[in-house]
Amino acid sequence: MATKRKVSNLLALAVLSYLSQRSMHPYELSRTLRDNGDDRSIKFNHGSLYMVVQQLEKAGYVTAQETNREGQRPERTVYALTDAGRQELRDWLRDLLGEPEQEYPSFVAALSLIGALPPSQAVPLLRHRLQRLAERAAQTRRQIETVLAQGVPELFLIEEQYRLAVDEAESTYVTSLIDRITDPQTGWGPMWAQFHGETFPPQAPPAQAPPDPERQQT
Amino acid sequence: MATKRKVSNLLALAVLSYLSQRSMHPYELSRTLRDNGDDRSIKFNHGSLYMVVQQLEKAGYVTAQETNREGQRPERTVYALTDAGRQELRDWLRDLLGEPEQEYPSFVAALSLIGALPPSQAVPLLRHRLQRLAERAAQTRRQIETVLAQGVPELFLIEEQYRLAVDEAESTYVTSLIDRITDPQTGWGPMWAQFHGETFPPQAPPAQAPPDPERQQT
DNA sequence: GGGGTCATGTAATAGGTTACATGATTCT
DNA sequence: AGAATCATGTAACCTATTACATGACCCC
Repeated sequence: MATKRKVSNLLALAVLSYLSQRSMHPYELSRTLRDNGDDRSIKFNHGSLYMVVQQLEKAGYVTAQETNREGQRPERTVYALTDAGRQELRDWLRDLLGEPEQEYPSFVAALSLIGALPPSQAVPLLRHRLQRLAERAAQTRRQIETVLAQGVPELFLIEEQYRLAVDEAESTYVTSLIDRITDPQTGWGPMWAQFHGETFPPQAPPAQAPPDPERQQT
Repeated sequence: MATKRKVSNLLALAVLSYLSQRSMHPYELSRTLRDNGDDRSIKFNHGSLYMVVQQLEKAGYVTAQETNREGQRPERTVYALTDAGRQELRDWLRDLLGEPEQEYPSFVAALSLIGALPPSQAVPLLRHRLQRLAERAAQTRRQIETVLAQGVPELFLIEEQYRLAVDEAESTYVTSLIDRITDPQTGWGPMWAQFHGETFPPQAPPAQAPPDPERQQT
């Protein structure tokens, strides 16, 4: 159902949205998206943008309006939204807002396979993640502050706030997970470690620094 | 940094993980992944699996061990994990657990562009999403219960619990968002509606049923 | 014993990312 | 005036998804 759209890349949604305000040429779109920080919410890369615009044109959602050339630069084709495009924009947005999608964040995959590491490694990694999450949250908060200070209405920052909320929930969860692994009475550590031929908590404290790709298991 | 791996599809991580327990042929992998419900955590599809196995072989992480044929069925090639593969599995997992990735869920994109809809449409959609989230959560809880009842250790369900926690945070956030839009004193509704040439709350109550792709804005 | 569905894999297509190319502008 | 960076786009390459193919097994 969700893949039935003629153009599925979310970048296209942003393009439709900007074109609904005024016609632009691809480079201008590119520039505007970056300047507005949309690249924090939508995966963006230069090459894909041109592709997406082509796809939109083929699908009849946008149409080349004029090609003008300025000096000796390459021609810039200005695209305008069509009625079908306006319709698609609304319909797509409604769909995304109203219906939660099944998504596949990499942390979920990692959690589902965490058993492949011994708990002596998993726990420090989770602690490290907590730190990183905290750093990221702090940065997002500063980001929000500065943008608000520039007078942008809060309505345009809700996606950042949402991210904050989700990251916070993740932190809470990871904290509780660490507890359930390490609790001296009921923790999963020992059973889990045994499966790897280890003990938990480990006798010799394991290395603390987390991502050390070279370290070998003994 | 994150795209530096020779094989980046997360399905490959699951393959490495299963092969670390015993050698299998692709179809067996496919079957095992489905049976263990890994397809809820990792995007899975038949075709991709074969591709991923090829990629892993090319990268030297797995190696064809034997090809046996049973009756007149096509040959099945059994793959085994190599040392490099075992190393990659550990390294990759460590990375995923320890470092939060920047990801792009579609709801974030939708939130960032929500202004393109008038609040009279956005609010019912958000309410509808809340319902769906609740349904999904209920189903996940049942799922967890039945699997636990089959004696599977809780450790193998943490990714479901994580999903629950995140969904719950999303629900909370969406609820608060609705409030901030509709609050009679300080809500963003009126300002936002005005931008669309409407009023908020709307005079004639807008249709309630959310995803109705055919309805036109008046 | 013929019609579905399972088992197993390959090939064609579409989608997305990276790399490349080239004139213009700006800086020193 | 040469170096660096911006502006703008195309092409080549990977990855992923869909569609196709075919023998085996199971049902009535």
